[in-house]
Amino acid sequence: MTTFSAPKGVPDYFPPVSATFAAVRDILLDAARLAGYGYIELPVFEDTALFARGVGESTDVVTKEMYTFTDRGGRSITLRPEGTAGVMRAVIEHGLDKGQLPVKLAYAGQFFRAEQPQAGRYRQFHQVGVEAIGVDDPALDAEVIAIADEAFRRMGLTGYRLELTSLGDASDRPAYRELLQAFLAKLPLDEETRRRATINPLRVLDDKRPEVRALVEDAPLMRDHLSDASRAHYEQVKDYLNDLGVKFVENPRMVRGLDYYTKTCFEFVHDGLGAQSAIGGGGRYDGLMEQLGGQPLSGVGFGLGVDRSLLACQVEGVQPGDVARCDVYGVALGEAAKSRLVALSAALRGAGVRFDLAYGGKGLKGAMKGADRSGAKFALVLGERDIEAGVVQLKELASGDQREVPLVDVVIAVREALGR
RNA sequence: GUGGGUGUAGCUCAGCUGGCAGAGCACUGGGUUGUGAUCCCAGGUGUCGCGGGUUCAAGUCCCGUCACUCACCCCA
Repeated sequence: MTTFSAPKGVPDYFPPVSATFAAVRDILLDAARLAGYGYIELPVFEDTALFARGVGESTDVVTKEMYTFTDRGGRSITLRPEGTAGVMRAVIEHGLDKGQLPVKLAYAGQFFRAEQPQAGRYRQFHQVGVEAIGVDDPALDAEVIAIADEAFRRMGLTGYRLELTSLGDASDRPAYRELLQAFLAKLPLDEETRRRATINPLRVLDDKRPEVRALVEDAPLMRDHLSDASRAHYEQVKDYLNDLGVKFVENPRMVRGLDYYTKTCFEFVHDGLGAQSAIGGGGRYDGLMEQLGGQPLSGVGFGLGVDRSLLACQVEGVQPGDVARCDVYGVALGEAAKSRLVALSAALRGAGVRFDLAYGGKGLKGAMKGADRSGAKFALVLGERDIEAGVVQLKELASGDQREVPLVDVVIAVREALGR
């Protein structure tokens, strides 16, 4: 008999960890909902050209990390490597940008990149993101960042920092790029690095090797070559962040792998995760919509890495969400009692109580053990004696305290005990 | 694509210079035929990743191979 394992680089999440996974995802969706973002559900695959044009033909993501295939109709299809391009496509296709602006949307789901897997880097990964489209207001940049910050805080994380910079816009970036390339051309760089300098010179600024870092220490920085408009935008974003009480550090050497980013650019970095330390990131993308055939509207957004945020929670020992499988666990002694508990399960669940019971004719000891392992706060123990007396034993598992409750009042008693 | 590390029970791992395949956790039953989490007793776990070689003898040494993993790169 042959057995199967999951494809390389693809994580499975199952109880109890999956409860934390879902909580991490839902916390951000909830934070976005509180800020007026509507949920959008998008396809997992799109026309390959959408990503090639949106993300950028020269990016690593497009040149060597996409899952691309030809479908039966001869179309080139790609599993989405990121979220923003698909959102823009949907906005343009359905004319969502023809009404009130900004259009505020949130999404969640799987993304795919054919990379070599390592800690925190998977071939299928999960992201939750938000996009605010159509208004070039620095207060929106700050809002998007604040939503992410709020989400990380509500997860219980403390060991992260927000790094911030501005990449300039279409008017000031080309001139800076030339300036930087001219600077890099004079340095004694190896061939590989030289090639990177021509494709994306910013990346050389972010090189990890100390000798390269020393070489580029005096390199010109975008921060010092922003146009007046870009500079004003950046300063206002920082002011709004201060108003929102969001702490940040400036990192003028930050690099993003997607071509569409302009002006504000940010990354949430966690130091406990090894090499893949970004738990979320994003920025403004003022030319993207027009690039994809829509109106020339600006946008700002970010994506939160659910897998990495989950790792960060594990590193910090925090556990958002509830890993308990149920609130109340039923233990029946004998067939008559089991029938009563099965009937009761419908009533309890109907009242919103998470209820499970011991199946499979376990002994009392085994059934109580099941109650303990389920994470339930209370056990309901029912035997022949109780049925005759018209009662059921309600036991608080943490303390061991047990009291009798009339069978007819059990739903009310359980809800009361749970504080609902 | 390039380097390093690791593959032994469901999980985490030990196994020395080759000499009977191990522990803890988890699981099941019992101590208590109406009470879990603590304690005691009992129980079963295995193509030692796979293929070849050396040897009286290989989990252990050698060669190959596959997988996983960390890092470069890249990014969430």
